[in-house]
Amino acid sequence: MNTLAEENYLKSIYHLSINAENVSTNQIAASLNTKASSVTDMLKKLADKALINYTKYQGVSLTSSGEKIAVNIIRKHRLWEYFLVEKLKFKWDQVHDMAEEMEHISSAELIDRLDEFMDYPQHDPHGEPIPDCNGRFKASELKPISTLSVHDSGTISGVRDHSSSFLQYLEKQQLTLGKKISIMEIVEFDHSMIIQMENKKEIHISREAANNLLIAL
Amino acid sequence: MNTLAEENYLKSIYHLSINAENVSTNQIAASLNTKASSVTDMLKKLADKALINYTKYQGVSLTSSGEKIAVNIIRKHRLWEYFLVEKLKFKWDQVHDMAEEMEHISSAELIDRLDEFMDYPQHDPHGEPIPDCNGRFKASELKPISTLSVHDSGTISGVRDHSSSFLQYLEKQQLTLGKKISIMEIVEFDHSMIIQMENKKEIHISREAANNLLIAL
DNA sequence: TAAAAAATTTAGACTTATCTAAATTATGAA
DNA sequence: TTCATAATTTAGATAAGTCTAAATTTTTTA
Ligand SMILES: [Mn+2]
Ligand SMILES: [Mn+2]
Ligand SMILES: [Mn+2]
Ligand SMILES: [Mn+2]
Repeated sequence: MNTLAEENYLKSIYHLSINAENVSTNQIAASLNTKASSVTDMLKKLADKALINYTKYQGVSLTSSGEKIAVNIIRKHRLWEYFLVEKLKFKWDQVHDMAEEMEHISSAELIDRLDEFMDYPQHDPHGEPIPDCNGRFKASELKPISTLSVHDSGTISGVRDHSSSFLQYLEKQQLTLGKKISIMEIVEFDHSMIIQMENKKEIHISREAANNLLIAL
Repeated sequence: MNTLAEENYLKSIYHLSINAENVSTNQIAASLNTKASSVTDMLKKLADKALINYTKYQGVSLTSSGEKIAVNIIRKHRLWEYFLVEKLKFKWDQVHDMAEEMEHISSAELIDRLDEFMDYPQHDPHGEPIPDCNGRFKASELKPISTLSVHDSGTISGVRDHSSSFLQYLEKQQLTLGKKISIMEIVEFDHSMIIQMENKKEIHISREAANNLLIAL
C-alpha cells in the first residue's frame, strides 16, 4: 500500500496531466499547497517505486501503475461524494473535503460494495464520471457554455470549478445538474451571457461563470 | 485535531481502563503492537496536551478531555461497523479492520448524519453500545455465560472476543446476537457447557468460548 | 547568444512516530 | 530488608514528510 501523501501526489499529477503531457514541479506544489522542494523529494520516491516517469528538470508523467492507483483514488473520492449527497443529504458544495479523507480508506471490497449499494452511479455530484471497479470510465464530453452561440441549448451536466462559493452561487440561481438552458444573448462588451431556463426565467451570468458551467448538447 | 497515532493511543487507554484504574506502559504497548519505549514517548506528548494523567512509572489514566476524544472515536468505530454490516452486508467478523481506518474520518457532521441515516442504532454488530452525539451511552450489563448455572437462560447480546476466528465459529454454531439459550449442563471436569437453543438443539461449548459469549438475562 | 529571470534541485534542518540498547526505578521473594 | 527481576524510561538512530535558503539548470528576453 501507498502512504496518504503518495496517494495525494498521484491524484494531483493525474488531474494536472489532463492539460499537459508532462506536469511540472511547481504545478504540483501549487495544487497540493506545498513547496517545490518538497515535491522534488516526493517525485524521487514515486520514481523509485516506478509510479511516475521522472527526469530531473523535465517534469513528470504517471506510469500505467501510477495511473491505476490515481484512478482508484478518484473512484473512491467520487463514490463517497455521491454517498454523502444521495444518502446523507449533504449539499454538493459540502462534500469535497470529507471525500478527500475518505478516498484513502483502503479496502477495495468496501468500495465495491458501496458502489453496489448505491446502484452503480455513473457521475458524482459535480457531474464527473465515476470509474468502475476496473478503472474504466467514459471521458466526459462536456464543454463550457461559454463556447455556445445564441440560440444553442443543452443540459447542465458538470462544473469545472468545485469551490463552495461557485456551487452555492449556482444553487441559488437554480443552475443545477440536469437543468435545460438555452442561450438568449451574448453581451459583446464583457462576454457575459443571458440564458433562459426551462421555466422561461432569464439569468445573466458572467464570462467567468460561463467558463465553469459545463453542458451536454 | 489529533493525529491518527494519538487517537489510537487514547482509544487503547480507554479500553484498558475498564479493568484497572491506571493503565501500564506495557499494557498499552501490547494492545497497540508497539514497544514500551514508543509508548513512553507518546505518553509524554499526550500528557503535554492534558489528555492523560501521567506520572513516571505510575501508569496513566485519561483526563476528561482525553476520555471525550476516546469515546468519540469509539462512537465512530461502532457506527461504521454498523453501517458495514447493515447497509453493505458484510459479516460481523469482517468489519473491525475497516472501521479501524474509518473511525479517524474527522467530520462530526458526517458521523451525526450517518447516525441519523441508520436511525440511531444502539449497539454495534458485536453488541457493544454506541455512544450518542454527546458521548453518552449505557454501560452494558452483560455477563459471560460461564457465570451462569444449570437451568439459567437468557439472550445472547454480545461477545468479548472480536476475533474473526471466534465470530466465525459462533456464526457456524448459530450462536448469534439475539438468540435465546439455556444452560443444560456444566461439565465438572473442564467447565465446558452444554446449552440448548430455542429450537431445542444442544451445543457443547468450551469454557473458553463460554467466557467470551455475553448474555442479557 | 549572453545575461537575467524563472524553475527546479540540493543541502541542511525540523517534527512525528518508530525502534534497539542501555540505564533507571519499582517490585516481590528470600 | 536486600537483591534479582521485571517494568519503565532515556539515549541515540531511523524513516517519512515537510520547510528555508542556497545552488544549479532551464527558459526567456534583449
Ligand atoms: Mn471532489
Ligand atoms: Mn486526499
Ligand atoms: Mn471493532
Ligand atoms: Mn484506528
